[in-house]
Amino acid sequence: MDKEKELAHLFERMADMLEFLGENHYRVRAYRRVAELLSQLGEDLQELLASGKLRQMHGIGEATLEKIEEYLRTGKIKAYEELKEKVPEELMELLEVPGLGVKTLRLAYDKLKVRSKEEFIQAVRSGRIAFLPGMGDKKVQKLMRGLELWENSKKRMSLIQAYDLGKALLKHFEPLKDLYERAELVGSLRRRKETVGDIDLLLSAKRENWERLHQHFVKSPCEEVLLRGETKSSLLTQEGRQVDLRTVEPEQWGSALQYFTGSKEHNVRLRDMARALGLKLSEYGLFRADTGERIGGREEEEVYRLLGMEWIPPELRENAGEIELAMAGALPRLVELKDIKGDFHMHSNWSDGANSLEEMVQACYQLGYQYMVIGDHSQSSKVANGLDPARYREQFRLIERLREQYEPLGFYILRGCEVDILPDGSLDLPEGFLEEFDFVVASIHMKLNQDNTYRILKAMESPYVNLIGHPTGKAYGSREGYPLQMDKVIQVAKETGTALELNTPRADLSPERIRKCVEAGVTIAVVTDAHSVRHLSYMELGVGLARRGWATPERVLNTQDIHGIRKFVEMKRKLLG
DNA sequence: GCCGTTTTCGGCCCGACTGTTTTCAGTCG
Repeated sequence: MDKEKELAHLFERMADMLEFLGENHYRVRAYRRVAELLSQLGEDLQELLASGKLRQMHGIGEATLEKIEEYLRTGKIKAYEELKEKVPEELMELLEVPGLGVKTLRLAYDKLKVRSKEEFIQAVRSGRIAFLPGMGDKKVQKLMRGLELWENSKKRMSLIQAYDLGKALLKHFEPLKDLYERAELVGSLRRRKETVGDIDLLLSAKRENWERLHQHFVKSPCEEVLLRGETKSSLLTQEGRQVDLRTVEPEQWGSALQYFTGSKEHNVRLRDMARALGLKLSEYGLFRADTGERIGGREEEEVYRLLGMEWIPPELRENAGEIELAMAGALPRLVELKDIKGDFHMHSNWSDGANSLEEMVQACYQLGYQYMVIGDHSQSSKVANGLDPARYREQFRLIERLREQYEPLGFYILRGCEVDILPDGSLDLPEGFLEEFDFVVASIHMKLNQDNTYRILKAMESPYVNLIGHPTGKAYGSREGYPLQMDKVIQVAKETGTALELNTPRADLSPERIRKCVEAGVTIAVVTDAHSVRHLSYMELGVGLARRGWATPERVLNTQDIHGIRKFVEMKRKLLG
């Protein structure tokens, strides 16, 4: 873990412990805010500190600065060490349990002398917890259930899982479309966060229809209905995922959409600003603080406008500088799905894909793309049925035939491959052969537990490698990623004219790293790494991930047309060939 | 603990739902 994330974790933990001790909750909130800021720092902490920029940040004061300096100097924070004397730290982990908060935890600590996670779990399972004041049968049941959920689903959904679940939910409401005006998946899914906790669906409808909508919702197949109210219902799917439905009046649509999209930090900041303007912002609208008069809220754009700023794309709403820019009218124009003209990384059943090359081509054409790169695995990927030069040549012949059919339609099929970067950094196919491809993706698939910077740098020195596949080795849910000196990778990518891949299913490049690439002027390619026709449609999510990294169309390779792509390839060959 | 086009002190976002509390506390987002 890098030191920024480590520190963020420490501040979060200190906030938990302070809250446990009954500290002023604004002080607690200040700590949480610092944790949030640190966790989404795009730059090196040491540099930010040295330049004085850290102190400038909204939410970083003297006391925090001292703690950060202390940590960077000594690797420890005295205040944290002292807190650990007073609070059993491991109890704080239990705050992740749904339905369990700091008050209950404190009660168990005081009255039941619970001092560890195990002891708390034991107290719940044995029923001893029921001796706490205000703890009835239902609350005990709820805690048991919460513990169970916490234990077997500590992990959040990947963005793709959330997207599929969300789409299914929207479909579930289609038969009732006369009962509501607008529907939108909100929360972190709308913000295209790499992982999603639960799915939130917002519907705007006349109040008289709410009852039927909620009824329809809680009647859908599920494990359990968690709550059922007039405006909000929640259920747990059979896979153990929480899904929420919110209904609002049509005139509240904009403010509700804004509110439920979050992030929390973005919203807190927005409400703060509203208050400074003598206004009050809630999910029900924007009001004058003094008279309570409602001045807006039907459209999301309107809410932002009345607060003195331009509309902010959901992917940017993290209170990471977007509010200041929106006030100045200086938000970047982010890449959009409609800018995307092709996909560079997909597999057919020639290697480990599920569909034939013909089917993949047909699907890409139907998506409205102008080009596609087929990128089957190379020979050393034995498990993936990788291709040797002879089979690639055979595939070339098939591509030739398909071209005759598609090129007259203005659709271009590029010969490509995903060539393995071997342990010594050399490539799995001879340079002379790589020259025959129109576009080459190079990726690491073995020796994933070491610093692989040197392999990537070496691969980029090849004049034929156009894109580094999943550069960080991270794969959501299965792999953390290998140690990598990203600054060096960015520098050499820029020097050699090599693009870096944003691999959608892996959520490989974090928003912070994308932002670094964008700022450094490195080209990003958004790819689906599709192993079937169905996966191709996840491009929308890849674009969302790119937007979270503030990617503009100029920085994204697939916004270029076929001529731009060919030029991109030629330039590198000229430069290094 | 942080912050200031009303403030260097006195504030700090807001509301729904559940459960057990007969008037509100805890949790969540």
